[in-house]
Amino acid sequence: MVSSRRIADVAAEAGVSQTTVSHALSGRRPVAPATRARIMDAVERLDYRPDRLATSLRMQRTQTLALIVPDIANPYYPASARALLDGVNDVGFMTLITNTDGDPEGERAALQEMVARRVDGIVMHSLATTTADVRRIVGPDLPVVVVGGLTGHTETDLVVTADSVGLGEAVKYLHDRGVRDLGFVDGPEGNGMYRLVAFLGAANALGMNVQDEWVAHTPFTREGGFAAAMSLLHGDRRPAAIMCANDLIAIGVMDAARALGISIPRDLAVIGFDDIETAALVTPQLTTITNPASLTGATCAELLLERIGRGAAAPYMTRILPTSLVLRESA
Amino acid sequence: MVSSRRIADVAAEAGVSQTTVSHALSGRRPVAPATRARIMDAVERLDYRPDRLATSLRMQRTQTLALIVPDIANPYYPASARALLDGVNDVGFMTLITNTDGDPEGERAALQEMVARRVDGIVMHSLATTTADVRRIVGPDLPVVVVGGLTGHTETDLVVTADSVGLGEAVKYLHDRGVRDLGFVDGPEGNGMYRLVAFLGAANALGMNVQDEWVAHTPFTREGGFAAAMSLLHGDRRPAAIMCANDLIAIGVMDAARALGISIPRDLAVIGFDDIETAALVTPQLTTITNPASLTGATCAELLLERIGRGAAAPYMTRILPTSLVLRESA
DNA sequence: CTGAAAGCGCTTACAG
DNA sequence: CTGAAAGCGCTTACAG
Repeated sequence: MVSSRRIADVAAEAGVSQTTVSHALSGRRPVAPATRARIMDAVERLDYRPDRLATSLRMQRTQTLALIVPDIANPYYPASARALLDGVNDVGFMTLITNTDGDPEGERAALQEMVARRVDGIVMHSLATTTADVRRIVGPDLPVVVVGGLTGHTETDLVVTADSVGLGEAVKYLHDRGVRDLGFVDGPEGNGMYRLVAFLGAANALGMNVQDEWVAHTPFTREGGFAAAMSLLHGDRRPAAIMCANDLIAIGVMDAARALGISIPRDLAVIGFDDIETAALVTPQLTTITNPASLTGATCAELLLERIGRGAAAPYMTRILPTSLVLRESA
Repeated sequence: MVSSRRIADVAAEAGVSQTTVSHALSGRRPVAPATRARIMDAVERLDYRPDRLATSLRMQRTQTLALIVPDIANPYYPASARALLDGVNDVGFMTLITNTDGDPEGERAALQEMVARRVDGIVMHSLATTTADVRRIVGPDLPVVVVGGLTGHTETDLVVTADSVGLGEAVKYLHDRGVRDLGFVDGPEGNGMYRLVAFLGAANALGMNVQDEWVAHTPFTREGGFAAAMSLLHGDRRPAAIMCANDLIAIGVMDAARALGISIPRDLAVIGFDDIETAALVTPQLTTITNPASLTGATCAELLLERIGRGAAAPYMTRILPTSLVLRESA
């Protein structure tokens, strides 16, 4: 095995110019059949594989995308990532994945790094950055799809899940079952606030009683949910139901209830958010709100490819994805 | 916002050559303090961000790694991926992730694409390709860490989990509990065979009765486990325990048992493999064999960085990672 | 302490 | 139907 061949080697071997080799390979210009055959032979013989790096520099397109997520190990993201990768694979894109842990600084750094690497587009699950911030960092021309993200003036394409719809359904469901005292365990302060806000909107609309001490902020983890619920459930009066900003938190809340001898759903109803695979497998099975991960990834792929096709001048697009209550056993 | 600046723009703005700008930025050559200050000013003013693509082409290093997995949405891989990304992030590597679905053709195509993109190293979770195949495809010099993978002459660095240890523990555990009739639901034919082989070795050593019709092959999914178990458990005689090549299959097997009214663990013991997060959350909680995903990713990062540092001539390294039985409720 | 120029490996106007 | 040459945006011998 010889070291990597260049297009000039192929040209020499086939007795033509590298211009012609390039055209034979790309098909952008007709090449005489006999010439083409000689070239293909040479390519074969030398095991020539074009350097995509050089192509990228020359064409100013990398055929590379960036996926920026808080944490790929969080069960929500892999399904979304897979759908995105599948959606763009057909057109020859590969995807750089990086984690931010939801940290504003991490999100900013990830964006800058991806810009420096000249990716053709970015999908960002944003917790701490507005689309305007994103646009400022990446410049005016780079295709970006933000998922979720803080509201405000929209300066990127956007995929949002209509959290308020599922949340509203859930609150109404609890209300119909006679629940009046209601708590909410949200993600970390400053992140995912919009879920808390949507929840409060629905709860207020139905006249639910949401005491301040029944609202907690915690990391998006099982341990976070456990800790939050342990303190929340220790008060002299406790809510009849707790809704959570994601399923992991909800599973932690159920852990806490179990530890305290509180029966679910009899003494306490628990509702999660996301509908990760595990939700259907825990005991009791978790009632939750679907966050269509796979659809989100597929929609990002669509939007990004459309944006790449249409250019930066076309108006920003927003896709709103449905969420809905999935009744199981925990509420 | 103006379009992307080049190093020549900075040089003009600062009144120096691009050579000096390059050196000021990289620190590879001393630059007079005053000159450096002018350059940094210009960089700031123009919002110059070096094109890593051009740097990569010139330096013949991309600071990019490839992670090739069967399916990032399979719960085993995200934890491993996260640990890998964390392990190489500090030294400025970004990672391209792609899925193969365990298909030999997909694995080959992924490798070729990554070679064409001139990644500095590859981590591959291989189901269908030997290290010799991999080496042939990528050439002699590219750092590659294969995880798992078919055995044979080793031509890449290698991370293997000692499946046989945990499998042996599990078989012994069942034997000690009086189990003699034992089945195994493996992954797809040709993949993961080594788990079946390791299982059979342990089972034979202890004189277990493993009838041919108690061994099945199925995709690494819950549905696969369900289907396999439905036919396996329908025979006139059925095993007292079923071990599985992964947790998803085991969860499917438990689904099937439930559907058939077979009580776990009383009438049938079930043991999984991997210890994914869900394993501790299902009912009954799944007894399984730990497959240290996060440690695997971290070890891949270590090996790859060491290989990149030492060059292709250093002898291949192998790391064997421990597996062990985790007793829960299903066996 | 600094610069002019070559070159990484491609693609593509321009020309014949 | 084909080729010579410029250029994508950097880094680095070589020279002073």
